Amino acid sequence: MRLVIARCSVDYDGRLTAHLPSALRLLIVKADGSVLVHSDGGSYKPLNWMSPPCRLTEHPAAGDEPGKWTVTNKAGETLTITITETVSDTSVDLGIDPGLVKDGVEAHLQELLAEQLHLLGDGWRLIRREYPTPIGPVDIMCRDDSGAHVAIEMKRHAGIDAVEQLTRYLELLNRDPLLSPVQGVLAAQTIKLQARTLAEDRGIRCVVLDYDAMRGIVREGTLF
Amino acid sequence: MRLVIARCSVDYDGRLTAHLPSALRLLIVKADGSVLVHSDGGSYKPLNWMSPPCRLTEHPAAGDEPGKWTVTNKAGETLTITITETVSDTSVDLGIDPGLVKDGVEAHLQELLAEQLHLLGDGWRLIRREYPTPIGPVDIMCRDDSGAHVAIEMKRHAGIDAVEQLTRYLELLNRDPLLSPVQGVLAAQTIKLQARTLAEDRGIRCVVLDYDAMRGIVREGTLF
DNA sequence: ACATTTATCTCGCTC
DNA sequence: GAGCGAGGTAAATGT
Repeated sequence: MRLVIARCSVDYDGRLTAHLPSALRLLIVKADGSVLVHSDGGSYKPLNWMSPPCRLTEHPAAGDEPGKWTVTNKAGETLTITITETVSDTSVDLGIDPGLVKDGVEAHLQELLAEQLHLLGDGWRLIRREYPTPIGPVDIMCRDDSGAHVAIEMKRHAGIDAVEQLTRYLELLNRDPLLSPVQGVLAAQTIKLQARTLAEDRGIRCVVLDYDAMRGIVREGTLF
Repeated sequence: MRLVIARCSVDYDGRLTAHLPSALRLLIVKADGSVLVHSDGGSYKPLNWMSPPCRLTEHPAAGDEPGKWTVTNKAGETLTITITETVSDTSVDLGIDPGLVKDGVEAHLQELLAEQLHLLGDGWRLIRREYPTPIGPVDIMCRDDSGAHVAIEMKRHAGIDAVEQLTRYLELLNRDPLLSPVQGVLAAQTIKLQARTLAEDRGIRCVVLDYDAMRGIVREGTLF
């Protein structure tokens, strides 16, 4: 890894064109050739960058000409860094990183709701999770207290797409005289207002789920 | 900005929990207090990080105890960095960055088309950009030469979902007797064949935009 | 290999 | 501040 503190301007020309006026910045060149241009703020995202695989060509300063780096990738995108002043330029070998270990993934939510259908109504019974249809599985298929079928679409964050998806399932399921009528429920931790509006316009019930509470109920249930 | 090369392990506890085994890494502390942990590969995304606003507390090594950084934000998320060996530790003042200038994104395209509605037809008049509806804003709402309403959906690259999106708007807008009839126009730099087919099947006009030409016209307009 | 879904998304904008 | 859409989305997962 090479770290350069330099006054530079940056131009990217690829999927869009972007320009950075001259300023003091941190340039990171990683072992795979990728280049990151960071300022002293913002967030983890660089001001500009080139992802690997790519190639860095360095044109040293010569006379009045400032130094220039050009980074290109296979798609022909280019990042051009014009360096007018170099404050520092150091390299270090970090070796290969063992990598990140993540915990706490959430396909879990569906499992929890299947166990806690009473959150939707007393007397609701599970038919099955991942109920198969020709256009894909319905997340949860169940019956309400009157025995009528209900298809549940689950999302962590429900947008318009979730409503469209559930609508397609309902349209198909309701063609089957053995199932019809099938009601729809959209269940998610958050539901965008537009999605809610569209869903309710189509007679689909919206339910906001409290993941922590649902997890808590399970904890108590398994503890005693 | 502070740059530290150190052997460290990292633990994040917040929206998820994650752990990084000990290895040599680059730690970046930005002026706003945010912290980035980078390895010598991967991509522009750090292995782990804490976004601003947040607070870094440093606990120096003492005896057998390794050094430890704890970074916390308002939401109670914590990033803990345990440092067993520091290779280098330097600081530099970069000043405030002038920021990125982007070109060629949808917003720019929308702006250009709003100024050049004549590209769609003589006598067309703008009502407003980002015309609000309960299910989201219509990119451009205007009237054609006969005074009839036209809703324009803009994309850089239009696919099926752009057609679906516009269809939803049109369905809703045409319920309003003050607006109806509302025609639809899908305008994009490129339109996928399936999108074009679906759009035309639904009576939606497709228009391919020449970004460079539109930009050029504006340049000429402002030059003379 | 490609398509789909997720993200500690980030970023910018509007209300 | 909340909400929403776009992104050079990037990254992970399923097919």
